[in-house]
Amino acid sequence: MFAVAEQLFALHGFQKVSVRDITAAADVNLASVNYHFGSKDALLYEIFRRRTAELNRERARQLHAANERFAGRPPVREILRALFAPPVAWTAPDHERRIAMQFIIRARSEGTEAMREALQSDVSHLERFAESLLATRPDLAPEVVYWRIHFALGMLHNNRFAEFDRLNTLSGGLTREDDTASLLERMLDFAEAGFLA
Amino acid sequence: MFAVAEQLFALHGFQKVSVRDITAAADVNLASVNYHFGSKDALLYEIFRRRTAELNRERARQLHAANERFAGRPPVREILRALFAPPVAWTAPDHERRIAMQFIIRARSEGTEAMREALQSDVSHLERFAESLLATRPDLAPEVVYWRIHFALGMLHNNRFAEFDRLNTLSGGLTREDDTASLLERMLDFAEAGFLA
DNA sequence: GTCTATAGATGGATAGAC
DNA sequence: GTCTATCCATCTATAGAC
Repeated sequence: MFAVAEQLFALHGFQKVSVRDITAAADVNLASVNYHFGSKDALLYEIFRRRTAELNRERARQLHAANERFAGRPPVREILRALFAPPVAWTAPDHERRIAMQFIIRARSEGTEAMREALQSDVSHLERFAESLLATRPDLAPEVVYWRIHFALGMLHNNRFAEFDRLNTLSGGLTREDDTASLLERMLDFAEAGFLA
Repeated sequence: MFAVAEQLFALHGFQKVSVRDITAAADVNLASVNYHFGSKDALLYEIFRRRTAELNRERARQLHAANERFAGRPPVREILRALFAPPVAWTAPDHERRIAMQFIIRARSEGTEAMREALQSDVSHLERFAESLLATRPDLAPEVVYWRIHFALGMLHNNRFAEFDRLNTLSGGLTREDDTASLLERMLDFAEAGFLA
């Protein structure tokens, strides 16, 4: 049921999907959401919590690895790679977490009150990235670096199905988001240059 | 009522605001939304249509002016300025269109079916920008330029109240989004470098 | 633990008086 | 054109049988 709910929410939005939709699709009885999770919102929050934890664990792991490889002073591109690579990899058509990624992106704008609070107050996973990026540019005012983190995250959050489709319309079908390895490098080219400006 | 509905939708989301909320806040009777606009969705679409038209008209005007100033070949930064400046100006605390801007950003992820169709199919206002940007980089494969447009738009769409707050939490209060003139230049620094990479 | 039945609240839309 | 009263669909959540 967890997976069914995740998919429906990711594809159609949180408000549009009812407990009835979920239980019908999962072929279980209507009461089971409340029995196992307490409420619809609690189910939503549980999916959100589990997926973001998994994503940020992987990001932290890659940042740690970059630190090891570069004696604690990784270059901008490698820091950004640790930030971007997990969510971009998850958007691949055959990736197990493809749907989860769309769920997470959606949570950012349509999330429940609990999700919004968590997003607002818990920025601990970003702090390590901010530290590392600040260290690469001691010549800049810190606020400039923080703004650039905001811009880089914006690039990431825009990777929704609908936005890919829109870009495809604009480009006349030139842009193929299926090739996530290329997408990652394109994003890094753009964001790295932005940080080095 | 138009303005009241716009504000409620912008602040609380499209699904969470009911026709009852709107008519109560506007101090009119419950039936008036349906009488004047036909339905809740039609009201939403009318707000969306009017505001996006106004925004894109201003963008087109600024792009046209840049073309005049630079003999039809404006540099990257001036093209991006025409794209960014209107929406960024609208986010200023004292700007008349501050709420409208949040409405538009929200429409992108929470929009009704009609809005999604319009966003998907009508990219005509972006075509001029794409043409101009392609002309500045004939050395690049067109798809690379299109992807960079996608990234630049992502930077823009991330300028939601909640994201500003989150950035402020991360930066310990260093980032002041009220200064939209500075914000615009920061965005242009980042995006221009991304396009020149 | 599972399921049905239903409570209880809220939503968009409309009929019809004025 | 305005407003009240109301219809009817749909939702979350839960009581209670099994």
